[in-house]
Amino acid sequence: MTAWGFEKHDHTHCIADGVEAVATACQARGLQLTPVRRRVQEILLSEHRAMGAYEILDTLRAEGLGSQPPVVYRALDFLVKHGFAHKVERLNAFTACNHPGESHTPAFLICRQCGAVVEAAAEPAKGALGAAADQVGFEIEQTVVEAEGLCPACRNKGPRNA
Amino acid sequence: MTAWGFEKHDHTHCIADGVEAVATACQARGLQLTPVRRRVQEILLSEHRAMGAYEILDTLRAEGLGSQPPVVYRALDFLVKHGFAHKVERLNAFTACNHPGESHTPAFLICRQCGAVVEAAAEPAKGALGAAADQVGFEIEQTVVEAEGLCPACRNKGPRNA
DNA sequence: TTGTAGGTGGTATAATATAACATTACAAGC
DNA sequence: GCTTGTAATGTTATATTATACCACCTACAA
Repeated sequence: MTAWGFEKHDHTHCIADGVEAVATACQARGLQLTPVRRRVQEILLSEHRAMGAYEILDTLRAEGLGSQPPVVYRALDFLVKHGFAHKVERLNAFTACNHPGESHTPAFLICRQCGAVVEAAAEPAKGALGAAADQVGFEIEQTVVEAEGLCPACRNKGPRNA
Repeated sequence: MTAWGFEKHDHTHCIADGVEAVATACQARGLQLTPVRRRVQEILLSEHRAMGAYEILDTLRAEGLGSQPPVVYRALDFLVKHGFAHKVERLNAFTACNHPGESHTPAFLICRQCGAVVEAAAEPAKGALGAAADQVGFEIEQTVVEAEGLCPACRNKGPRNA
């Protein structure tokens, strides 16, 4: 797959198309895309980076959609559970999924300079990790694959603290 | 590499040899293995699972080695920075390194049932993830690779909530 | 002897996350 | 219509993880 996200693109589509895709998937699967859930997904889609739960909560609060932590955590749980968003463990933060609905094993490229997060694909269970797991009889159910480094733009700006 | 850790083994060696290896590496590199640092490493080595910082702190506290969070976080920072321990992002917890001192990219197999954590090796930067990164010009500096699932023992006990 | 660097010990607080319980909305079945 | 079950919401309180910051101490070199 291509991790296209570092390039410039018409970002207005990202939000609209993203929410649209989630709405469609919800309808198909009989899931309720409630106002809070929809808004959280929009917020996540609005930037190609990972956002903390409390950062999202601030926005919801400003809009009167809920003011307490459980509100945002519940919405995030829903989105993550159904594959519409992912948690970036390294950052304890969340990001919208690139191809919502499709089952996949996400992997992330995280720029430590600008904070951009791009979803790539990796099938670690099929690579060296899967081999090691097989060898000892470990059954992999979920994987976390995250790479931290410098995105193309930040590399070009010169190594500030590389 | 072999992820041998799920099997039974003579565990007394794990602690002694582990601390020994760290002490040697510190001497070779001119690092100070102070009492707190040594004790934290021992505590991590004492179990093949990941331990939370506050869990470690409880032990230190009981032994009069320090009672405040910064004490344990400083020791963990030191150990992680120099490759003697790793942070398991998925669990926000820490575990001793299998081959301290050697530079390597750790990967973990985490049993969701019994909490066992075993370090394996993976070179994700060389696999699909590395390819995706190259493609977009992303420079990988560090990776997090963690798999969650069931260890052999827990698989045999029957799928309690699989 | 005076910096300076690294270590320690501590307070306070920030940031992330969940437990627990009351309330509301709505559809299914009587 | 009424009741019942389920899912979502609202809210309080608290748990868990992590860091900022300041004071002090020791070794060691300028």
